Amino acid sequence: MPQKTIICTVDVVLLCLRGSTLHVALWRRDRPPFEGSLALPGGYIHSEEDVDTLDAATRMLRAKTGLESPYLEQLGTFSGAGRDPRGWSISIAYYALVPVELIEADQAPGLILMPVDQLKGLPFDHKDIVLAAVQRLRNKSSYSSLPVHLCGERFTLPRLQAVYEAILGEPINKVSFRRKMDEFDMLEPVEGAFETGRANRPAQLYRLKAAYRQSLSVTPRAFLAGS
Amino acid sequence: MPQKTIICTVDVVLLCLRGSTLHVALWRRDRPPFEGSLALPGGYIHSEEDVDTLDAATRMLRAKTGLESPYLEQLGTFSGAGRDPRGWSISIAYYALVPVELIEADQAPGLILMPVDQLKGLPFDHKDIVLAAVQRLRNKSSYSSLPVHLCGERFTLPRLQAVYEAILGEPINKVSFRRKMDEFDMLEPVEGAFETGRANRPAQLYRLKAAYRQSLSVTPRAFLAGS
DNA sequence: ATTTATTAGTTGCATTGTGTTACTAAGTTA
DNA sequence: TAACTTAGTAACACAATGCAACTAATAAAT
Repeated sequence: MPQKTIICTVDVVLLCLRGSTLHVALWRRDRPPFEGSLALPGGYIHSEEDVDTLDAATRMLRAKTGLESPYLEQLGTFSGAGRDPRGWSISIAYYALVPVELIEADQAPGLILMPVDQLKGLPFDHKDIVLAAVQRLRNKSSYSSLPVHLCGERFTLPRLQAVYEAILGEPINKVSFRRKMDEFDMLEPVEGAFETGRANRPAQLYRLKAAYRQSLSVTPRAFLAGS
Repeated sequence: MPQKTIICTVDVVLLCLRGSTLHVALWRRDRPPFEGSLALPGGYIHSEEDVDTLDAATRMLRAKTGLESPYLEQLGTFSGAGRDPRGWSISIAYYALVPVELIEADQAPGLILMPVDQLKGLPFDHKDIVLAAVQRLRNKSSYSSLPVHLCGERFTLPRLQAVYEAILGEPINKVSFRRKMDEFDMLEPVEGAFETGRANRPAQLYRLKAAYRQSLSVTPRAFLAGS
């Protein structure tokens, strides 16, 4: 006796920072259930073409946004009888980080950005999934270099600090922050490139070192441990 | 058009520390595929009785080990066409931590403990899953109180330190370790209880404070952050 | 031109946290 | 009672972090 059929989908929480507010990208569902509602982009696995669920998430992201290789990581699997009106279901959720410009540069016409603190009326348990993604982002941001994936290709250190502060919701000491970024050793200054157009000293532009361009982030050495 | 049927199971990586070696609990499969092989305990979701996959994992653990409330956490979902001879499949994996005595006290007659560094011939991608669980345990142990769940109800600080060292694979400074445990503030001495039977000064026995008896662990304050 | 305002980036110091060494404590064994 | 062993603590050196005050470089105002 094999199993009863279980509804099994992959959903993607696409996060970006507009100004200093975290947003999720939602799209309008074009089929039941909840046809017409705003929800997380997602869908069924295509077992003929998807190598695995990561591949399925990548495919959905590409289809809805045109993005080729954003930061993308499995978030977790959400399950139960209450989340889908059709019955017991599971969703394998991923979360992605992208610079907001890539979404606003209408490569992604169908997507709507919503502040993650004002979600209401999302179908399924999509609100829980978004909140789990935000929590994961906040947690990882407190000790790693993850937030760089919310910046574009070139950015200044003050901007990156502002990104951290927006995510963590509290101010960070400037000197400590710069020391930490230096210690991560993942950034390099763009020779002779500065941020222009402001009424003050121009800030140096940085970019990720080549080794970190893909879905990577840096974590400092552990707390415990020692000789 | 709904989806093709996908094989969907829940598997549990039950870890414990025997001496100073991490072990996984395996059981002999009683049905195809791989009938008779040692594999992770797992099985199909019972969508009529399982509230969600965590509930399914709890049920499987209870059925195979009698354990009621060990530390249990979702590890991740593993998927693809290559992992099951029957076709494209997914497994939602959980990992659990228990004191080794609870397994050896033959409450769990069918289980066999294998050192996690000597796994071979496991079916499906169960070796990958175990290694992912071990990696997660090592990582979390480097900054949290997670390893207490591998100790019994009462334990000494030298024993707990040995547990950390076994997991992390390197020695820890005694003074720093005790300071950190003190900072976690999750342990309390058992009044007047000491470890006996050794040819030296007896060590104070500790237990988890009530608030931490369940599946919890303590994480210190973040790296970045500060006014 | 010169001054003012504003933000970038650095330097030095105070404070805190961590690792090391050496001690005292409390038991067993010879 | 002396020797041995491990538990637990104290004192100090050193490293990491946070803070405040500085210099640097630009645009805007005077």
